[in-house]
Formats: sequence, C-alpha cells, structure tokens
Amino acid sequence: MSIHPDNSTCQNCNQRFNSIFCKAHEDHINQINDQKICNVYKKGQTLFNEGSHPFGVFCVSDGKIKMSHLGDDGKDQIIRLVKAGDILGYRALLSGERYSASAEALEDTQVCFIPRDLFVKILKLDSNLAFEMMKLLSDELHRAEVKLTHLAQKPIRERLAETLLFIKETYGYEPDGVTLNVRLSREDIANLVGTATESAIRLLSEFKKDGMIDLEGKKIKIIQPKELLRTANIQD
Amino acid sequence: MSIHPDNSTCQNCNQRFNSIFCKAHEDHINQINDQKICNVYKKGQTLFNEGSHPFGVFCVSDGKIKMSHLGDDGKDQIIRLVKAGDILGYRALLSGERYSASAEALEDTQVCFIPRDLFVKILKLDSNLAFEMMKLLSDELHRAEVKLTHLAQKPIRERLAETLLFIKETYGYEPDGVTLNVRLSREDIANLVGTATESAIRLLSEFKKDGMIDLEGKKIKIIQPKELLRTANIQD
DNA sequence: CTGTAAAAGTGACAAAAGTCATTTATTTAT
DNA sequence: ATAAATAAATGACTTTTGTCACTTTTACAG
Repeated sequence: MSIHPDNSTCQNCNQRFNSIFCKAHEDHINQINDQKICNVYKKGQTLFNEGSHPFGVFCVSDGKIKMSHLGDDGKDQIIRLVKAGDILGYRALLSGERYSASAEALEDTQVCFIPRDLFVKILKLDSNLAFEMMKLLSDELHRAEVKLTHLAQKPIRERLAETLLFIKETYGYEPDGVTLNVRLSREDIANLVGTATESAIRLLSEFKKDGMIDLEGKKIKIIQPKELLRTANIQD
Repeated sequence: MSIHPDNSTCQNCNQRFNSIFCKAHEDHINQINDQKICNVYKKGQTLFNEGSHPFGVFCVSDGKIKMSHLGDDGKDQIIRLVKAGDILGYRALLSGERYSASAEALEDTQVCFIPRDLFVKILKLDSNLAFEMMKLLSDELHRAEVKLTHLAQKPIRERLAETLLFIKETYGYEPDGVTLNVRLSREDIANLVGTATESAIRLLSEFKKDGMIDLEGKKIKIIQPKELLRTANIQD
C-alpha cells in the first residue's frame, strides 16, 4: 500500500466530501469516475468562453479560477472565484443556455470534466445530489443579490474592503497567516470590486497608508482584519 | 357545470402550466392542493420580512409583489418583481437560512402557501419538479449576475431604460398597449435601478422630454420602445 | 543579463451622481 | 370637502468616481 492516498479517482478525491458530491450515492460516484476526463490548465488558460456551449460541468480538484462576464464596453466583471472542491459550468447547463461567463485559471489548476448527459442523469436519480445542487444555486443567488445591493448602495472604499475580506474567505492565507493566498492583478481586483483600475490602485495605497494592509507586488497582506471589517461596514 | 372554470384548486389553477409545477406529477399537485393555504394580501401588505424564518413557499395565483433587500444605510434594493405563476420564498428555504429579502404586495394579490415539509418532500420525489426548480434558480442567478455587471459598469441613464424594459417584460402593458401594467412609486423605480430617487425622477423627465415615454402620475407609457432599447444599450 | 512589453502608480481634470433644501402636486383620512 | 401627510419635482451645490496622459516599476523572453 502506498503512503500517499490515491487522489486520481473520484472515490478517493480529497475534495470529495468538500464538494457538491458529498452526499451522492457511491454508485454514482463510480459512474462519474468512469466517465470523467481529467485535465490541467496552466495559469492564464481558458476553460471556456462566454457564448460557447456547455457540454458538461467542471470539478476542480486543485487550483484557482476566475469567472467573468464581459460588459458592453469590453470591461470584465468578475462574478465568481472558484477553488478546489467547487464545480463550475453548471449555471448555463441547467438553464439550457450558452455560457454567460468565461473561466480562466488564476494558477495551474487540475480539473475533471463530467459529461453533460451523465451529470443530468445522476442529478435526476440522486435526490441528495439534486438538493446539494439547489442549495449551491440558492447560496450563489444570495451572494449575487447581496453584491448587487452593495454595488448599488455602497461607496468603492467599502466595497474594496469587502472584496479583500471575500478573497480571504475564499482562498485563505498563505502559511504566514497574513498574505492572501492568491495573486491577482490590480485590474482583477478592480473588476471584482466593480470600479476603475486606477481607483482600486489608489484605494489600496490608502489602505496601506492607514496600516490595514501591506502590499508587496501582487502579494497582499491583511495587517488589521478588524479595521478592514469596519471599513467594509457590513451589517447583513 | 359552472360557466367559469374552477380556479380554486391547484389542479385547475390557471397558472398551473405557467409555473414551476407545469411538469409535476398529478399526485403531487393533489397533495399540494390538500395542504395549501390560500390568502389575499392587500396592496402594501407584507408577505414576509427580511430576517424571519421561512415555513414554506408562496405561489402567486394573481397579483404583483416586490421583493427587496434592505441596504446598510436603510435604503431598499428591489431584487425581484413577482407576478402570477411565480413562486417566492424558495431561496431562503433551500439555503436553510432566514429570509434575506422582504416581500410586499404591489396591488391586491392572491397567494397560496405551501408548507415547507410538503414542498421539500415532493421536490425529493419529483425529479421533474426538481429540475424546474434548478432551472428557475439558474435563471435567477443569471439575471442577478447580469444586473450586477450592469450596476458596476453602466451609467444610470442606461440602467433606467433597461429597468423600464424589464418592467414591461415582467408585467406587460395595459389593454391600451402602451401603459406599463403596474404602478410603482418613483422611489421603487429608483430602488430597482439602484440610484437616488431624485436622479430617477430627473431622468424620467428627460426620457419624457425626449419623447421616449409619457408620464401621467404613476402611469408610465412607453412611446418609443426602440429608442428606449437603444438608450439601454444592451449587448448581451 | 538586458531590452521590451506589460502592469502599477500618480496627477490633473472632467463627468456623473448624490445630497439638501425647497416647492408643487397628489393622496389619504377625517 | 378640506386639511394634513406623503410623494414628486426642481435647483444649487458637493462629493465621488472615472478618464486621460504620463512616469515608474515589474515581469519576462531572447
């Protein structure tokens, strides 16, 4: 027996119980394992593009992905940050539409592709999976509605603080316990906040001057999480 | 036999095939019919409040409802307009959370309440219903993500035009074929667009001056839908 | 290495949108 | 019917945010 657990099958995937498939029936996991197609995407590579057809869903076993809408004037809006254990591509598939967002790897990422027909078939047979799916959709809808409200009502300063905390919630810290465990460009951060890149840069500098964060190239360190939370001014 | 169809049962509800229950099994419709509780809400009445517990879902047989988030500074953001055939209250129920929005009748409205346990039980047994539910959630998520992008990127003028067209899509016209079939306060319109009431008022006046719409108290007439669509500047 | 391209940062300015005060119109309750 | 309350409208002004032009720094391919 190997010292390392076998992570190459769905049965032994270390994200299994951290995913939507946590309560799925063993048979169904086996079927997914038989048909899944594993793939590695290098940093910057695209998993799918807005406007193309979904042929299945992607399940992330390791890495980080951003999903973004292209606005009318060519500016991206990042609508989701994806991490290990998450699935992506389900929104368009369930709506029966083309992708309404593009997905791009933020770092080298390992992904399994589950074909459409199999995913739908199992979703139909496995009510536990279906409920997890509905819960996921409901949670995402909630997130989107809260973000929508904040975009309409809160100043950029508060939204930037909230975004930094959201990044922390999603990807956590590096082993040092202060550095956000992802590298995003200033443009990405702006597209997450929903503002101009220059505004994001200016405010990040202010946050640094105020001692809330520290900046070293693309590394962002959260020095005063409480102060950042206060700046975010979150009531709900 | 009566001349009028019996609209008091779910089996004969004239919204049945216009709803999420269109493909549900007859048995399940019967069960819902047995346990449903019908109710009328007067204009301005509240169906439920942000922060309270969901005990089931509401199914609208006639009328109009607005759902809104309360922002941190006490300003509402309207996140959904509900019409006959729609259900509401499912988001919180499926997430297992308290309501994150309040629901208020925009006019006298007839609603059936379906208890939580029954709804969940049928959702578990009826994969057609579950799929319709997933499609509904996916569609709402899509709408929210598009709105989110527009809030971040588009000027208020475009968003107001888009909002007027959205109201038209949702509630349609009165028999005259030009008047929007709902009465909303200027504040409601502002809370839908995500702007200050004064800004919404000013822009509505501009739209009227430009000949795109006509205003008579709370009645809004769409005079030039094409021009309005151009103003909305929608690409996706 | 080192040159080149891309990203980050900065300043001045313009435009967009919000706020506040006030007036006018419309509902609503008595 | 009429007063009181609420909603709509308008103007002056402030604040926020975006844009453009430019410099500096960083990343990266040859």
